[in-house]
Amino acid sequence: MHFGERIRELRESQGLLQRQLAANLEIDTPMFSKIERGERKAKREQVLKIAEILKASEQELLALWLADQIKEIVTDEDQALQALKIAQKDINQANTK
Amino acid sequence: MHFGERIRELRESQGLLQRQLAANLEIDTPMFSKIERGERKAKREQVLKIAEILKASEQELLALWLADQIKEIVTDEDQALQALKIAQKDINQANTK
DNA sequence: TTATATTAGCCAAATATTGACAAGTCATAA
DNA sequence: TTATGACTTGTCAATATTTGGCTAATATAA
Repeated sequence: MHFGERIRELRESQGLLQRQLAANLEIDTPMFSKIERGERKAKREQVLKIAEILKASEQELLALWLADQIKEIVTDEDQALQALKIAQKDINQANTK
Repeated sequence: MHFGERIRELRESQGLLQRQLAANLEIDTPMFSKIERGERKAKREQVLKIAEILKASEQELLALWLADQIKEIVTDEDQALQALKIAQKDINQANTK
């Protein structure tokens, strides 16, 4: 489940239209459509705004949004999982220090 | 340990100079210096070439190079670890399918 | 049909990345 | 001290990527 899929779920479950969300984000509908389909990446501030509009968890949406970007970097790389593991370790180290 | 640190280790252990590596990569020495210090990101093809020149494991260097990019995305994000976990799961799913 | 929602494709503006250059530091040798 | 060599810093232009808007196409429904 990527970010776009999730916000589409939330949007549809609340009976909202793309153009309503788009207007709130001050982008046009085609752009919002692309974000939902994962063709374009939302900006961080847009993620926060979307969470607010859809009364969704900011943390959940940010996590999905970050995960999309991570996946984009490592997909088709043989070392994908190893790279993730290294990053994980380094971040844990930074946190505990 | 990030990518730059590792290649510096390898380079120095072999008594090579930055300008020798730089010449091989067809960039100038300041640029190579920045790559070693992590101020600039190497291009994928440069990573491969560096592995070759330093007789190092292409896989190891690619993994470090990818990890650097992942860290850049998630550092300072509260959801960093959660995002990594999501990405990990998604990649595993893609691999087993 | 007509109207509304969504998607596709293309283009320009804005932004980010890359590399080169000049000048700087630092250490060591003459 | 001066000179030299290795490396670093800062800035700039060229290039590439991203972002968003526009128009047109496709669906879906009344």
